[in-house]
Amino acid sequence: MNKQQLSRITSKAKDICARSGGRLTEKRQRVLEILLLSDTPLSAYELTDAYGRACEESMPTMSVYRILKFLEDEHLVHKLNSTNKYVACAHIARGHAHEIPQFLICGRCQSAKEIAIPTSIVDDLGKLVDKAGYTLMNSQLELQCLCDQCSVGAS
Amino acid sequence: MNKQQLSRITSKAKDICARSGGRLTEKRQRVLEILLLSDTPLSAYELTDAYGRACEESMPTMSVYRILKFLEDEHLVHKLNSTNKYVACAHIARGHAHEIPQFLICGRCQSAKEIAIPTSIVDDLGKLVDKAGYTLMNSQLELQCLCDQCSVGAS
DNA sequence: ATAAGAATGATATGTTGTATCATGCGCCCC
DNA sequence: GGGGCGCATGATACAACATATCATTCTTAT
Repeated sequence: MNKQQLSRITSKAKDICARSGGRLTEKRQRVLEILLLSDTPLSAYELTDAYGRACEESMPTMSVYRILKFLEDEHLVHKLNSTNKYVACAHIARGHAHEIPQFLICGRCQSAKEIAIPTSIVDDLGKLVDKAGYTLMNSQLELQCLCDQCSVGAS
Repeated sequence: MNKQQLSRITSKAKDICARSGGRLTEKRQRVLEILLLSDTPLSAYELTDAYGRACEESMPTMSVYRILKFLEDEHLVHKLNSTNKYVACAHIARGHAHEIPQFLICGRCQSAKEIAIPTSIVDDLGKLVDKAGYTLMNSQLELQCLCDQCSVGAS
């Protein structure tokens, strides 16, 4: 991601926050940028370290958690429950549809890709869930995968 | 679950362990029984407490984790990543097919139901994942739901 | 300017999980 | 049946993830 793309996204993120009455402060923006630039999801503590390295000043972990919560509430960041790590939303720049996020997580290089699941599959799942006597709520899927690069490398 | 059902399951579980060279010791069996009898998934620490109450003797949490690991390796217990809790496998008694477990988790009463996902849906997901440049590995789905009882009660 | 409210800092503590070394216990072989 | 091997468990320490709470600083509206 180049600088222009980054600033386009953060600008859009500012809009999103403003619309909901929040503010994308400098610290919040920096945390978001670190996640945007990271190849892999980061834990709150890894983010704390990364912030310290990137910004020449440290941030208490407590603040990182608070900022992550804010960013999650704004749908700018998602938490991966299967790994306790955080990723920037892949859809901030374009539309940012607030769909339920779905992730492919490479079990080898830890990269995570946010994808869209077709309505048809979600519907099928919903029907299945109904039959079992449950009602499907918003469900974030985290699918354990291998990315193509790791598939090749693992030969 | 009545006593007969329970003993049928634990007997089957003993077989499963024996076949893989493991042993379902008394403590392991008791942990499994607590999970089998629990209405909801339990954390390792809740399990420690439950063990203390049920057995008039305490078990170090470390042992609970070790026992859970053993039971997971034998596919007698599953871990829910979205809640960090553990459930007994629903398929011990019958066949115990080692399918990838899939769960419906009620966001209100925390009950969890283990279900089978039709091959067709899994295949559809697999194709989708392929298109995204990943290869689907064994993936345990944990779908956030409301159970029928809670749907009614929540009116 | 100042008061109100939002954001951040500092500190403590709770929850989940792993590492490691010591002890106990069953089982096999003789 | 004793001796020793290996698996199971206990005890202790600590690492990683997360929240609670009160204090301080910054923004913003009047």
